[in-house]
Amino acid sequence: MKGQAVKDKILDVASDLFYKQGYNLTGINQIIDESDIARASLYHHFKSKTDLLVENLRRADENYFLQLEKFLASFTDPKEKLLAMVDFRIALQKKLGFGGCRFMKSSLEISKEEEKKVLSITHANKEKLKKVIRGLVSQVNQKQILPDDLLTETIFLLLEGASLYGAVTKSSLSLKKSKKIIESLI
Amino acid sequence: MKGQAVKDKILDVASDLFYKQGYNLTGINQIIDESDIARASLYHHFKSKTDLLVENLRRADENYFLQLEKFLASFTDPKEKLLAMVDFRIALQKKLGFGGCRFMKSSLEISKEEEKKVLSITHANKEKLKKVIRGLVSQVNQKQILPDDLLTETIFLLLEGASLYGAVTKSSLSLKKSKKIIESLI
DNA sequence: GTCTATAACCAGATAGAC
DNA sequence: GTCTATCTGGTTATAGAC
Repeated sequence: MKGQAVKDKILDVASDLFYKQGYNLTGINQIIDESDIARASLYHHFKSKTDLLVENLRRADENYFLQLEKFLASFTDPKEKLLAMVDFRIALQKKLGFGGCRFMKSSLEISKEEEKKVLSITHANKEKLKKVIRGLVSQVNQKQILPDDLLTETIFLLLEGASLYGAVTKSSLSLKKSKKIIESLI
Repeated sequence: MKGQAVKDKILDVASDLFYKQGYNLTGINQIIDESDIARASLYHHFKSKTDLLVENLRRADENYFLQLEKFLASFTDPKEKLLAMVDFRIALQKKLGFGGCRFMKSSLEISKEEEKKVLSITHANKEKLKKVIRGLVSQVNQKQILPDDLLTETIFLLLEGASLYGAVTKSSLSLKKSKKIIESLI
């Protein structure tokens, strides 16, 4: 293995371990062992462990919206798309083993010294998500129980709250309830 | 210093550091230094670092509902009490410096080996919180936009989502929006 | 019950050979 | 650009004196 293949392998392994064990509980040594690469190769491609996390989150951010777009493409009705956003999250939750959102997870455990970059990636990721929600809400908010911006915030916070609480209960119950709630509000 | 005073001092210092720096980034050494106690004193009162975290969360859980009860006592109208629950969370957020909910924070960074006890304390804490919400909702849900159980879940998830997202944005904006949302739904 | 000294181990990062 | 060996300082926990 060499060049980009090594870099990709390191990122894949790190991504997996950071999510399953947490960033702080994952050592460089374990990443090296499970990647089957040499110590110095890691430090050739990444200047530090923090750098590795930042790169990982950047990739995850890109990937998140590619996957979401693909998932929503099969629906045409904006109402259905909005509800499908919850299903997307339920599917993700199952796929990831109920660990919660990786951006929030990293943001909550990162040290003050490293937090700036991590929080800014998380912030950008969530604001992009809100923008997607807002776009759909503007096409669908017929009942006018809430104005568009508050309905957007509601849906966003339900998704975030339910995903994270699902990491405590190890279930999709809150996300399933969120779907019903959203159905009643739009 | 001796006996219970030592134990209390250790718990106070640990509680503060676990919240500000995170559990995994806080070393036993730092707790000892800042508590001005001896190494072996800590291991006399607590059998391990995990044990210290569990004790800390147990105390925080008790304290949380004592504080909440005190805060809500100045209101009589159940509608006002419900909205005051958001204000309580906003006040807490400011007091704690926008670090997010300590139970969720600990639950998301804990190792698989230690997670059982931590998740069960968090789970119990949140279900008790839901119970408080549910009690008020049953007295106040006039509009019937949502049935009681879904309105309860909505308020709960708004509080959780907004508190944690506030740790990313370092602001109370989402909690303030949540208050408006809840006002529109009850 | 508090103290100091130390065991046993693992972290992140770098130097220099090839 | 990948390799191995090593540096330095950190970790949690325990032993035994007082």
